[in-house]
Amino acid sequence: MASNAEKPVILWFRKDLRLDDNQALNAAHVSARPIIALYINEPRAAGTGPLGAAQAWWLHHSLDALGKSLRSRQGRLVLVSGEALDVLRAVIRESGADAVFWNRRYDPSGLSIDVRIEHELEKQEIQTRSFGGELLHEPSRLMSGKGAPYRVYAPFWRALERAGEPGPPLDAPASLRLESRLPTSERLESWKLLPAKPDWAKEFADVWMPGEQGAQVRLGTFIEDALNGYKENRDYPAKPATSMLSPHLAFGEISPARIWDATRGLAERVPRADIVHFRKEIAWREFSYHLLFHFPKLASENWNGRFDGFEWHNSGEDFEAWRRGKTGYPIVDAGMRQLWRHGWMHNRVRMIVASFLVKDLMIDWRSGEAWFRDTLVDADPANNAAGWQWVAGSGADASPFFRIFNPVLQGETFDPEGDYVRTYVPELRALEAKYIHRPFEAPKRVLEEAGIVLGETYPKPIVDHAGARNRALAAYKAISNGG
DNA sequence: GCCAATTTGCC
DNA sequence: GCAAATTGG
Repeated sequence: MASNAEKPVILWFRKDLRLDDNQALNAAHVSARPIIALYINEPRAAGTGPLGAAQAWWLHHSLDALGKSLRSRQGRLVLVSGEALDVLRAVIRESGADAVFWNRRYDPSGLSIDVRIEHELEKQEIQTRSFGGELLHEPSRLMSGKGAPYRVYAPFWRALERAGEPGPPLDAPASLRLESRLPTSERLESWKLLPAKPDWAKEFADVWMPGEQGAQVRLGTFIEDALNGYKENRDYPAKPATSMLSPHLAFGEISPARIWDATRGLAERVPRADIVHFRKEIAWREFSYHLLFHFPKLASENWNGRFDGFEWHNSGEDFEAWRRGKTGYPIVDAGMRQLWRHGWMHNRVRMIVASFLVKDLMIDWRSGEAWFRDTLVDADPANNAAGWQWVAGSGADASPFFRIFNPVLQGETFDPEGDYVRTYVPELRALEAKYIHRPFEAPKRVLEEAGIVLGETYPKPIVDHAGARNRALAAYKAISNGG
């Protein structure tokens, strides 16, 4: 019989698919006990939040990468499907483990599962230990002077600055003591996370390398090539000027503390404003989790209840045109097609397509949020909901409803040459820059020369923006005070 | 009387 | 953030 100290500890991987800066892993390592690395394919109905199809693709490759990384350390990742508590009990029985370590998750559904597991396992005298690291700070830590959670970003950011630098990230342990007698694992392929034919994700791999190594490479190239000038360039979707770390963060392949740390000590070669601006984006993720933690309804209900009375138009036909990128507004269509093709959309364009859905088409933000959740590789329960509510005007510290993007002007401002549009809307490729964002105003001859027949090769606008804007403002007036 | 630049209302 | 109203040369 193995002595108590020899009993293995289960390291339960969730949305923290990394070895770097992994506090639970580090604690297991320091305990000197053999480690069982486990990933549980939890049923979506259990409240872990539905995993979109694009993220299923990502998860497959990320688990594959983590498995390889553990194999190179003479270990293996154990894969089991089922309710987390049932699986943990079975693995404990099979392995003789008497402790489970994990890094905390902060979405309300995941959190409630974990609280129950903690309680149940303690009852059978199994030690549970949870750790931070998915966020820079615990959501309960940054509170206003009155002890209330922040509802406005600016003071939240100031509090984050006041909190000082987060603790330094932990390096991955150089060696790991991995349990050699492992419980039965399922085969990753049997989870069928990859799309069946037709393979709509075939172009994802042109852009992405899921897994911890891909995250490190992305961080390195971003800091080397794009951090300098980030503040200015980040708004231009045709430029490779954003970090594209979001899916890696969403799966915990890299920690925010690691990213934060990597932007230190660059003052010699990168302007301070660029570093601060990038860090503020990381802080927006932090703020979204802060909000979701303290106001769980953010995920599915209007944070500002006034919007419950908003009269949405919710046309199925309009929604379909938006999803397929056939609205007749090139910048909107380019964004929606980038989303479909690469599972990601540039942040500036996300705001434009979201404004268009909610305000021009008057479709409930929840429809857009659900579509993003299914198609984005970086779909994040906090960021996605908070972002949509921000654009819709229903969120905490939201953009005012009357801030309605003009898709033509936004396109002309942020994609002046039309390069972004041409990349994703090939039927407009030959159109000159002057009309690339307003093909419906191009003279007949210009369209002919570009080989475009409006209504056939490229749609006419499904709504008139100026009219749609007035309609939206009128609908908003109806739910405003005294309206 | 024109047009570009600036200000204001939207709330 | 947009667009209408106003200003000023």
